[in-house]
Amino acid sequence: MRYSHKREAIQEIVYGTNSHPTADWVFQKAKLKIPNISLGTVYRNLKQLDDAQLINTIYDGNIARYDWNREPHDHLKCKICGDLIDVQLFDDQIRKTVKKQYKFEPDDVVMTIIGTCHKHNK
Amino acid sequence: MRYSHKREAIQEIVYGTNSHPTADWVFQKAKLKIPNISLGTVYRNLKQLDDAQLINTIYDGNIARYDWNREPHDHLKCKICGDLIDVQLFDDQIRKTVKKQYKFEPDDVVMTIIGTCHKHNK
DNA sequence: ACAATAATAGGAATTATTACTATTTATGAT
DNA sequence: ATCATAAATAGTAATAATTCCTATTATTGT
Repeated sequence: MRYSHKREAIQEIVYGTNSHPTADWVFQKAKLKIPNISLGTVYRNLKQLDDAQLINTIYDGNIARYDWNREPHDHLKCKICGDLIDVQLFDDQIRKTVKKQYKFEPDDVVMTIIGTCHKHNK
Repeated sequence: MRYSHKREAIQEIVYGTNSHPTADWVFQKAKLKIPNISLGTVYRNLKQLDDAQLINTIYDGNIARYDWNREPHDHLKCKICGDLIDVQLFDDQIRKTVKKQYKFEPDDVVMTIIGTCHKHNK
């Protein structure tokens, strides 16, 4: 993968937020620095960064979001404010179980818990 | 929700498979019985059936699939053959943990383990 | 400095899904 | 059974997210 100014900028944008941004959000941010960047470039580079394991892609319903956090982790999704919160749950235990009980060789555990976050407690 | 011949057929199709079908797959099956059914009708009825808790909607990457199995359960997704396999994992334990540790009120645990299923063992 | 080729802009194409509207159909009251 | 009403539908247009295409531009090894 050859160096590119734009890919570097895109990576910096993803690394600079905890908000699990969408491709379009990254595009809007990127345009502030590089006005003539195109959405296709953002998509292509996000894909390349994911392939190179420099970022992670997560699916939130039917929209892709991008995450600098490459440690295995899970997400809490608040149905009220839409926030995605990083958490660490039982992934190891789950991997062991599916391997033993279902003879399934796990690569990746993708878990999202949908509910109401602490901000909305009465 | 008023009775409809087409909704009944759509429900039967979803109830008649373990393959977690997409809207388009359901549409193709439905056309065999009801040649003039339209894709919009399939989408609308799948949504209504989901709202009425008669089926479940699950997201596989960025495509919606439909499932007659309304018991809380998780999925193993084989990266080789694409199969989605129903499993029962630690949802209760997970719910308790996020409630305690993160003050998060869980509605739903959505978990998919990506990997290689037993069919592809050497 | 130059050649090879990866990366890009800009727009067209694709895919999944939802929205719109005139027509049809189910259902409850007469 | 007939009728009125409102839900359901077909067919198509619209939208949203993403990928593809092509002529041009930029990076990198020589």
